[in-house]
Parts: sequence; structure tokens; C-alpha cells
Amino acid sequence: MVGGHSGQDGSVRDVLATNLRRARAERGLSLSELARRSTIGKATLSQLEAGTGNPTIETVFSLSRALELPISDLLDHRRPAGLTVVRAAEVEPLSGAAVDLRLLRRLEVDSAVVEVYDQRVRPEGRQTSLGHVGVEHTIVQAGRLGVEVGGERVELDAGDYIAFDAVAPHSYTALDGPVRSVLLLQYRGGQQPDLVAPHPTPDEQS
Amino acid sequence: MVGGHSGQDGSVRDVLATNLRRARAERGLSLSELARRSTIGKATLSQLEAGTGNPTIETVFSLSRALELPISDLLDHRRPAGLTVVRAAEVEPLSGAAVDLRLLRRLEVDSAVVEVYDQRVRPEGRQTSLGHVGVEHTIVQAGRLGVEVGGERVELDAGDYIAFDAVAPHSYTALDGPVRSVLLLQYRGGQQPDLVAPHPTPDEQS
DNA sequence: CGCTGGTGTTCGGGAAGTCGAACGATCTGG
DNA sequence: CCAGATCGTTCGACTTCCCGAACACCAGCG
Repeated sequence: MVGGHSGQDGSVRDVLATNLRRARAERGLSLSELARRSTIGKATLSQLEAGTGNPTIETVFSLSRALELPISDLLDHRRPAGLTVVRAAEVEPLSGAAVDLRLLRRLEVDSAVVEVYDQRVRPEGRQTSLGHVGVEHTIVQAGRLGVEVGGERVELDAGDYIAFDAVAPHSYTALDGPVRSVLLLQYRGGQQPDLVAPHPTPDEQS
Repeated sequence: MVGGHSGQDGSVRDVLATNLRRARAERGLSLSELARRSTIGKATLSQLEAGTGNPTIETVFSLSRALELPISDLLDHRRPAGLTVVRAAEVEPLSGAAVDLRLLRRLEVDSAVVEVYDQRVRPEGRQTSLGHVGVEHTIVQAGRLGVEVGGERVELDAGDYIAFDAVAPHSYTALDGPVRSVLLLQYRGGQQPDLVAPHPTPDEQS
């Protein structure tokens, strides 16, 4: 989770406390010094690091600015990186009219999510989507791929790349022979790509 | 900025106000309903949406939870996306001992950066890196790829995926015939991946 | 017409965040 | 051994955030 939404447990205070202490330590700053730079009272800082305290967002932003650190780094606890291997053979494919998708990895960076798919387009038909949340990135590696997005038509050769806002209706077609490509689906955490996506979105905005 | 660090102007309040209104509208929730779900007073919500207010992080988290939206989406203002096409033929390749890399796209989400490369590994030799900042993701699409990371050896077939912290020394080898793959290089903004990286970087890093 | 159930707004006060100042604890140099 | 300068913590005050209640407004309905 985390990167997913945000903090989940009730211990928002503790997460901040920990991250704050660490960030300050990494920078070799004293509490007093940080207080000076962030124009935040020493008292306030002390309490925050003690886990006592429920700071205002403005306070958090001041810290973020002074520490040159994104808010997410203060409010989320992040995980380390290791070594990960995913075998295509061990992943259940999601098959559509003309494509097979295998989810290889789901990355969560800050509040964004990037899903990495192995995508194979069969020459038979056409894969259509009415539109969904997020941005699609496709890197073609073999074959010729036809992409249609909101009226526009584009043909891609091996090595070519396309990206588009997926809310617009779009479709994929293998032009001559099967196509191999990598699909990156990028969206904001909390949203649901929901590849079928019936979202109306009333009107919005003041 | 923004994506950069966080909010910059003093109008943190206004950003939140706008994002909140929009998020609530998208979900078709009434203020009262949201108040109920988030266990936040209607009064508080009303003030927040009016731009009057400097909420506590706990309040923000409650909203984040109720709206199923990451905090960054509430606190940052983000821009839309369009349609982008990059032709491999028009990109100057970065050639190494055994690989050709073409930078297709550079994504910046929040404070993170993801670079998308078209990667071709030639069967001749071996591409070695002593290590650099970031995480490497490789999706093999054709051929067999040998990867060596900090001692471990892995062989990948078409469709397979590997990811590892790139600070460790690593190398790529095409096992039989040329390999086509997609390389994602992920690192935190402000850092420099420096792919050649003769950097010894004594210890550091957890 | 008034009643009911919904909306989003404004108001009072109890609770809590923020700040400056004072505090004890270290560490330094004279 | 004691001034001086830091460190991080604690205390009282001022401010303000948060909530429940009361408010005005609108739509549907008997």
C-alpha cells in the first residue's frame, strides 16, 4: 500500500515523526537549525518529532520546503529496492479481442502508479477501449502496430513509442503479423484504470 | 515546479480547495455525504472548499481515505496529458560495448523520474556497469538475455521481466542472437543516474 | 400551501496547534 | 572551574482548527 493511497494506520503522527527525524539526521541539521530555516517554532518541531502533534498542512509544507523533500517523503513510509524477476510464463494473461496482456510489475512512485505489461497483439481483429483513466505508453518491439486515438491514426514500427491520455477512445491493430510491445499504464494512485471505464464525469469545475 | 517538490506558492489553501471541489464533483458526492464518510464536520469541509482553512494532516488523511485519493492529488495541482509519438529512427542511439539505447520518453511523476528506453543488445560482447543511482527495469521482447547483478545470474526469455537496484554492479549479455527489450530507468528527481558511472561511491546508500 | 429531506452556509465554544521564552543538559575554551 | 554557546525539551499564551447546531435555500409531494 502506501504509495497506493497515503498513510493508512492511525499513526500518521508517528510516520511523520520518524521520517522527519531521519530526514533531519541525513542532512545533519540540528532541530534548532531546522526551526530557523523552516520558520517553525522549535517547540512545534520537538513535538512533531516526538509523535505528539497533528501539524497543519502549512507546517508540513514549510518542512517540505526547508528539507527540500516532497511531502510524500514525509507522510509515507517507503520501502527499499531489491531484485525482482517475473517470468512471463508464470503470469496469467488477460486476453481481449486482439491482445494478450501480462502484468509484469506494478510500480508505485509517490502517488503515481505505473503498471508494466507485456503486450502481444494478434493480427486477427482490433482491440478497442472506450476510454479509461490514466495515460498509456506503448513501445513496439516487433511488427507493425496501428493505433487510433480520438480520431487520429498512427502506425508504429519496431522501436517506436506512443503515449496518450487514455480517457479518449482508442484501439490497437496488428497491421501485418503479430506485434510484440510493452505497455505502460500510468495513473494516479487511488484512481481505477478500469479498462472498460464507463465514467460519465458530470460537468465539474466552478 | 510542483511535481518537483510540493506546493510552492502561499496558496496551499487554494490548491486544496480546488482539488477538493473537483474530486468531490467527480465522485458525485455531496458535501454532506463526504462529511459523513470522512467523519469530518460539514463546517470544516465547507471552509476548506472555500479556501479558508489550514487543515491538520489528519483531516487531510481523512479526506484522502474517504475520496480514495492520494494526498498528493489533494495538495498538488497537476497538468493534463496529450498525445506523443516518438520514432525510433529519429532518436540518436547511445551505443555501448554491447547495447544500443534510445531514450523514447522521460516521465516525471511527482519527485520521481522514469526514463523509457528502447534497448537492443548485440550478441558480440557484454555491457557492464559498475553501478549507478536508480532502479533498472528490463522487459525482454525477443531473444535470450543474460543479466548479472551483484553476483546473481539470471536468464530471461521473451516476455520476462527483471528489476534491480542499479547501485550494484550489473551487466547484460545477449545469449543467442540479438535481444530486443525495453529498459525503464527509475530514479528520484535531483539525483543523476549517470549511466556510465565510473563513480566509486565508497559506501553510502542503504 | 406546508411539510419533509436534501443541499451548503455561518456561528459559538471547546479543543488543540503554534510560538516565544525559560529550562536543564552538553560541550568548548579560557 | 566557570562563562558561553549550543543542543532538545517543557511551559504558558495566543491563535485557530474542528465540530455541533442553527440557518437559509431548493425540490418533491400530499
